[in-house]
Amino acid sequence: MTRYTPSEIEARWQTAWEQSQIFKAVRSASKPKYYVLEMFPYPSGRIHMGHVRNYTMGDVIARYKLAKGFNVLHPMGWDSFGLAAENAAMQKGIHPGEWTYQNIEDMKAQMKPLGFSLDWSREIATCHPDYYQHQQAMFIDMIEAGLIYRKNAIVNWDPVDMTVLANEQVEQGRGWRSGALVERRELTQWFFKISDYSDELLSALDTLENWPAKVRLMQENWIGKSRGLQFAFSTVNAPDGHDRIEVYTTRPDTLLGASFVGISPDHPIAKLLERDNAEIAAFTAECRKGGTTEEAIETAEKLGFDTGIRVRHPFDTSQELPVYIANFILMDYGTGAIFGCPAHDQRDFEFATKYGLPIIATYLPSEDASDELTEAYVPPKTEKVFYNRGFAGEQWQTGLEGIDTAIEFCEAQGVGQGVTKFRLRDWGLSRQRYWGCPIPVVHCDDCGVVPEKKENLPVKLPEDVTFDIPGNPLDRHTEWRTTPCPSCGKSALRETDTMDTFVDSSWYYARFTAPHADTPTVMEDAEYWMNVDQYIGGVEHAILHLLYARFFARAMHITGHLPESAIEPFDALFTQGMVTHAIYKSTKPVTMGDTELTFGNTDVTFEMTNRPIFHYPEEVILKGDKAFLKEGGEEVEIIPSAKMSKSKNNVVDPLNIISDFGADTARWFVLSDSPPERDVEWTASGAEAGYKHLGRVWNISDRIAAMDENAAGTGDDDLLRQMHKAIHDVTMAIESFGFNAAIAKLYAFTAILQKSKASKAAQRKAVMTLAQLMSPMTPHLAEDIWAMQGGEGLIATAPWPVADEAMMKDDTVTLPIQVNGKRRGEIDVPADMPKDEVEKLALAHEAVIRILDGGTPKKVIVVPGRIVNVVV
RNA sequence: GCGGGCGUGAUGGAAUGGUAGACAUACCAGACUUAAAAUCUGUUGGGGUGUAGCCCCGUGUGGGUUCGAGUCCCACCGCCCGCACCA
Repeated sequence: MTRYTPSEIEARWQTAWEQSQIFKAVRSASKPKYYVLEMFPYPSGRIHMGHVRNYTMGDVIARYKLAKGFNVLHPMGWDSFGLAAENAAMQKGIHPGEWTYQNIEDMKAQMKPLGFSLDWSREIATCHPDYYQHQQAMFIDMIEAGLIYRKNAIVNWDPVDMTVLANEQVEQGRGWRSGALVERRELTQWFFKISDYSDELLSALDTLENWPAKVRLMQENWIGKSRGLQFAFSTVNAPDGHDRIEVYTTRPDTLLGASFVGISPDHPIAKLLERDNAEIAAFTAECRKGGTTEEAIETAEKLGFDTGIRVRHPFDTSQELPVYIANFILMDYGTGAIFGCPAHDQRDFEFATKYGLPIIATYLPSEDASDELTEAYVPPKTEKVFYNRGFAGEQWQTGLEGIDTAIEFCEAQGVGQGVTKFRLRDWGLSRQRYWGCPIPVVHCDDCGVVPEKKENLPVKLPEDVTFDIPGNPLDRHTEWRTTPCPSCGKSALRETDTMDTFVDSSWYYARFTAPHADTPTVMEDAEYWMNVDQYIGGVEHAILHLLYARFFARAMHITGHLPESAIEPFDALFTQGMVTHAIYKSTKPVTMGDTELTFGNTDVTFEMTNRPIFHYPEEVILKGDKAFLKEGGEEVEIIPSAKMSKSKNNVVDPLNIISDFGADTARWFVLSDSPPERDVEWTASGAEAGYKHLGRVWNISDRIAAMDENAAGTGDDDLLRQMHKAIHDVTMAIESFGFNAAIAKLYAFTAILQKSKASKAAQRKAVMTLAQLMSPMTPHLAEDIWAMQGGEGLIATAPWPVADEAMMKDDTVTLPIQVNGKRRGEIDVPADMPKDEVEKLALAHEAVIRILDGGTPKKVIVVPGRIVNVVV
């Protein structure tokens, strides 16, 4: 007797697909195109279940669209520049390039057995000069188009290693290697003028109907359009040249509640003062400690320093407000200075309480409410409030009205003007690192900053570098750095900063349309293949990557590399959840040897009485809802649904799953248990269940194939009705990304088919349809069943089955009957029975009669085909 | 701190505002077997009761809208993600 053997089946069909070249995308006028793209991976060296889930979802769409008759483009590549390669270089003494290319080989070998319908002839790697030379060419175009400029910006500086740190390399305000307290430093860096497109990127969000609402909302908030008042306080005793302090506020209606002015530690006045005042210098130095992330700044303790400078209130020049340097004010947003209104901002409230500043309410919830506040009063802007210190508009008005009338009033009085500002900052792309795309410019003593000539591209990374000293090896590579100035020909120095890896991933989708062209894109190909019809990736990219890609597509259009129709490159977006796994944890008392554990060089020592031990899933045996060690039998704690992480030993390797159960099972399971947008917990029992089910389907097909050709049976109509329902339900589910629901339907239909006593002809039709419906998820098994039943050609290219509405209809329906919304019974009625007859039948139901108890119902609601509700 | 999301049996989850718990796991019971595995079948939200029946409660908590709310609105609690140099 034969049985389901995935290893044999999967190898066979992968070879068949490869030989037939059915996944190779070729431009064709005769078919509509469909471009499906999953966010390309960083080549870390191993694929993980998250990749499997991401690419399986994309593959389901790609294979489904192929069966629907589309000309499908489904490419794959590598986001292969980045920090991890340099870390590997430092730890293992291996060149980042060698490490990266080896990882690409390894990961490709791990992906192949999963049977994705990818066009590998279009493979790209962003770290290859074939890719990044075009990025350099576009960079030069964008400089010329005025989309790129240089300015000073702040970075994390490790004073011991003398190097710039990424945010990720800062742990609790210290450098991860040196353990030194991180400082902020200013460097001249390159920027994309993304902020010029704030309004455009914001308003175009409305056109992205097939993006998740939450992603659009997050981008909207990130861009952060606000209308406010910009005005100046005149200073009383400020240093020369600073007789005004410009501030921006989104709440000009609270101007009479101002009790102080706050300036950023990086504000020009603060910088001026710190030169001559040691106390202020010490304070601003303190403010500059710690990481540069917004989170670090916002959660740090609020600190202020009274500069002694006073400003006059614009409406009452006799009133003077103190000017504080405050650590929570960002130089990047607004003017780097604010007025503090403690009554209506919790942060200002805490600041005022700490430094003994007045708290002056300007509006209150009611006319008789006390203006002695114990916390900031911050109602929604749409709520009507009583302005006890209003100066424009009505006494009772909403915050929004208050703001508008305040701006109008101030403009009329000549106190500032209404302005629209955005939270979005320009995109700093300079990285002081080796493993990235070199910025193709040259610094010449005579000509200044000069873009490299296009004919000199690519500016290739030098290979002979070492990572034994912290910092960027390009800085130390004199031979590479020294180059003739493209303008005057004199000896000059190359830029040693490389580009943010977000640049690489901001246009790869466009490169896939012409991956081997000697220009960044080819207009004909871009016009045919763009846009990406379905983009799939993690929600963690909801803001930065997607916003940058949207900007870059516009920049590429301006510089002639994309058609205007492609400025929103992703027509539909789907954000999928993570794959998680339980953690098995036990604790061991700490022994003499390890009472002092040192983390990095941070000089932090821990005294612990118990140490957590994380066990691999293979070391654990599950009994019911408890887990025990295989060796020793000790019970261990189960922590459910944690992100897979090496340090927690809860990573499941897809390769093991493939060798145990086959790729189809891995693909089936990652889709089956949770909705795609939510996290899915990997469980061994779930994977096994999938494997058993696939075996069951194979056995059913085997049994049907062995039936006598003319075997008659009973229930053909019923089986075919269920088949058409399954086609309908599964198709709808795939269209709406309800893969888990699709799989539930497939389970149900399989159970029906298994029990069916229908004729061979009907059963054969049913199992072939089942295989087609399963083919996007489990393509190898589907091909095998198709072949077993004598199907023509490959199932991958067979037309998708169509549900016949007429054959799906049931003759009778069961309607639940509710009384006052509670279910009290049900009736079977013909599907097309008119409402009034259904109502009569419902009122004649014994449960209804009993509850009515002779009375008459107030109302009867009949929802045809759904429900009857009797209101009494 | 700010922004976004999620919360349903023992577990993962299903449910165009219309029978809450589809489908799967786990557990339990049964068939087959010397036995185990595999396979197949069936039960399983909680409580009450006059136990083939009927009733009450039940979707994080508290309110609201509706003939009808897991679904919509408000407040709260908990968890997860992002915060511009990780990708």
